[in-house]
Amino acid sequence: MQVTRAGEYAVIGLLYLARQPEGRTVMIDEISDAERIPKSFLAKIFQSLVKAGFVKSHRGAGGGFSLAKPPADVSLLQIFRAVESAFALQKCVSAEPECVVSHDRLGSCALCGVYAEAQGRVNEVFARTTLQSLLRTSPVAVN
Amino acid sequence: MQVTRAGEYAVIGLLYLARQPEGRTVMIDEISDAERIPKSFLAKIFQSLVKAGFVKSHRGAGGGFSLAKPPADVSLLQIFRAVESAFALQKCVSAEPECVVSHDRLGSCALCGVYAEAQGRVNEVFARTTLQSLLRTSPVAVN
DNA sequence: TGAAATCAGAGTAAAAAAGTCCGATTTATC
DNA sequence: GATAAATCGGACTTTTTTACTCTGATTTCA
Repeated sequence: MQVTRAGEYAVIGLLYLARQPEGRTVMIDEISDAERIPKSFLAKIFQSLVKAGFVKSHRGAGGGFSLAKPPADVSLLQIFRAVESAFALQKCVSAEPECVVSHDRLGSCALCGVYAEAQGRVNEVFARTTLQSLLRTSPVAVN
Repeated sequence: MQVTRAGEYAVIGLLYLARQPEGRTVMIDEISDAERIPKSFLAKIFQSLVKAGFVKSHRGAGGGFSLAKPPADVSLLQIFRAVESAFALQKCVSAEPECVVSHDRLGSCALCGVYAEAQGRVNEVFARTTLQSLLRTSPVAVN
């Protein structure tokens, strides 16, 4: 039950973009160097972020990435959903619900109800946390 | 981010015990047959449950397992903690905290705070759900 | 036209989850 | 006391997921 590296890196990468001056595009290399994230892996993650509409890509020479939305409009929940393969406590509360094992032998899956409630709580926290709110509490490193 | 099979099976196994008449001990074979859980795997999980003090084991002929505590005194959170290897949204909110990647480069790890809050919500839900409360909503299968 | 960048997706490696096996130990019963 | 029935304990294997790499194609600025 862990948020994976992909989600982690996505947030870090987006925060890096959010800290740039208006209009600047940055390349994967710069972010991966600065944040010590494997370049190829980050590139792949950014592809998902482009598809999900969180960042704009600028191809060709002088290209790179930039935020596509104001930081206040991007929540952790949205990011994780775009990047994590299965962001759910259990299959029965995932995008493709399916009760494991003998869940289904119990009258009306008692466990699924509990999972759903827990999942709801997590989602609520991640939904109200935006890039903007993270920016306020995480200043640029001061090396 | 999923509750694993081990946690799932543990709950199902404990519920099975909870449904038995007072004083009856049941063998792994019976539970694994009834709930279609791999026998060896369930046996292994039950060892953890014995260590954690949730079930009593009775060795030798005529032995088996029985609940060691009233169902109302056993919460999902306790079960998961006994059986899941790492029941935490992220390492920084786990038993052995450790910030991944460049978490630590940010002033005071903004993400860790969010994870901690989300984890707290999940724990709260699982802490107040006991075997007793699950029993009420999950009648014995009626094959 | 060519260098610099992303795109797309297949492929690989490492780690965790899921499940198996077997010999040792305990204990009720004959 | 012997034996059969059960758990104990842990090493082992398999499968799945996570994490990461590679490469060739495409786009675009200069």
